[in-house]
Amino acid sequence: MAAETRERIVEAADLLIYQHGFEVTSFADIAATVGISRGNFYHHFKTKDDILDGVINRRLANTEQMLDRWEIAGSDPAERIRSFIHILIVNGEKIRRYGCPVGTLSSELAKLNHTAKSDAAALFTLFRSWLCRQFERLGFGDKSDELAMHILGRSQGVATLANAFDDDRFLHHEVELMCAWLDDQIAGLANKNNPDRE
Amino acid sequence: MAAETRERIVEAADLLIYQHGFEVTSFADIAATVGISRGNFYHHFKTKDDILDGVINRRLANTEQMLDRWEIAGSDPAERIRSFIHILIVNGEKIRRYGCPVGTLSSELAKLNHTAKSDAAALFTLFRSWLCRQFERLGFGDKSDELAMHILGRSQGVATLANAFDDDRFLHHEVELMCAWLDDQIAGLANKNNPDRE
DNA sequence: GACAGAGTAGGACAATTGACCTAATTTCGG
DNA sequence: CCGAAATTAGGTCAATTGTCCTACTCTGTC
Repeated sequence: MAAETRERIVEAADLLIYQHGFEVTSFADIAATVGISRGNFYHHFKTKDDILDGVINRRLANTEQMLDRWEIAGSDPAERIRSFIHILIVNGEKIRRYGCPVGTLSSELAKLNHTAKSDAAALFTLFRSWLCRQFERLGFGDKSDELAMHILGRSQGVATLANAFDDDRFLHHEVELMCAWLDDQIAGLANKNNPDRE
Repeated sequence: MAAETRERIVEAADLLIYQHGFEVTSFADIAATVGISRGNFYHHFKTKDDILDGVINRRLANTEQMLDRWEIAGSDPAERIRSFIHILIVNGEKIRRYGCPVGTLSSELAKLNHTAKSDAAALFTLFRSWLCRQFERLGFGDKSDELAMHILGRSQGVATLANAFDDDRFLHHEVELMCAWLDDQIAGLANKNNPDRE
């Protein structure tokens, strides 16, 4: 089946690009991983940029799916945000080795001046608007996007340093700080709405 | 002069590696930028890793020098930390285009499984221990390193997102938040030492 | 059972890579 | 001023890159 082979190629490319970067991942590497010839490869993807496109779309779909799952699983927006924060722990080992898939790809494409940089940024936007929506539901109104960006940035920083220092304790500590920050924000909002209490 | 040529090579390599990444920067690129032949190049640096070594050492020296300057310029440790935070604004344009020089190099070397990854991490360590020292002077004791890592991580995250979204406003806003966080930490410390006040 | 078309394999290709060599040139101490 | 050492220029080398082509094999339809 062609669609299946294509899927296997994208899957392998996704992993290799995450682990070693887009530029250094060659046609030969991907073909060898999948176990097909380079010629067959060309049948599915004309250029390397086509593969990148496929990988990014795959990641977009997977991410969307994950966010939808969270949307269903917990009814509390705060709990959903905590789910996001905890990716850092769930994927801790991979992050310590290869960094954040979204952030590192975006950085690399920026340096390569690659056309697909905006597509990679769309991955960030997916998280951003999802987080924004959760904050809005919590009642943060216009500040929601700022808060979403803040937490997104914190995650990126934690991923970068956890990778640089291969430090699991730092990662866990920062996750706790982020959750505490979230509680503070929510408490502050409740305080603002009921200034008489406390 | 040989030392001068070597210096020019390292300087050009530094810039190119920052702007386009280590892997994609070739001997030919650097040689062309400096305006020397590829053969001459080999006389100064046997391998590509040698150049990377030179670039990292150059960055280490420059960073150390900058931190020393800050050490002398302001007597207030808090003000020094604010100097660090404000690099994000001072280098804002470059960061939005190419990201943080330290973070992006560290990420790339991690993906390449490169031996020099630890050397790149040493750049982080330079900032980390300098920040830690400032917090210690402010009286944060054992918490100083945690705080240093926290602020280092925040900077990294801001750089990554400012780069991904090419967003200057976000960058400025987050710098303000970091400064506010710093003030909070200091206020909290003073409060702990004089619990009777306020 | 012949045939069309999708799928696959293996290789050719020009260009570029890091690495290396040799010869010419410059520099400078005696 | 000379000769040795340091520096530079230009070019070669095998290996690898992305791209592209042709020939073979399968599958399903008439």
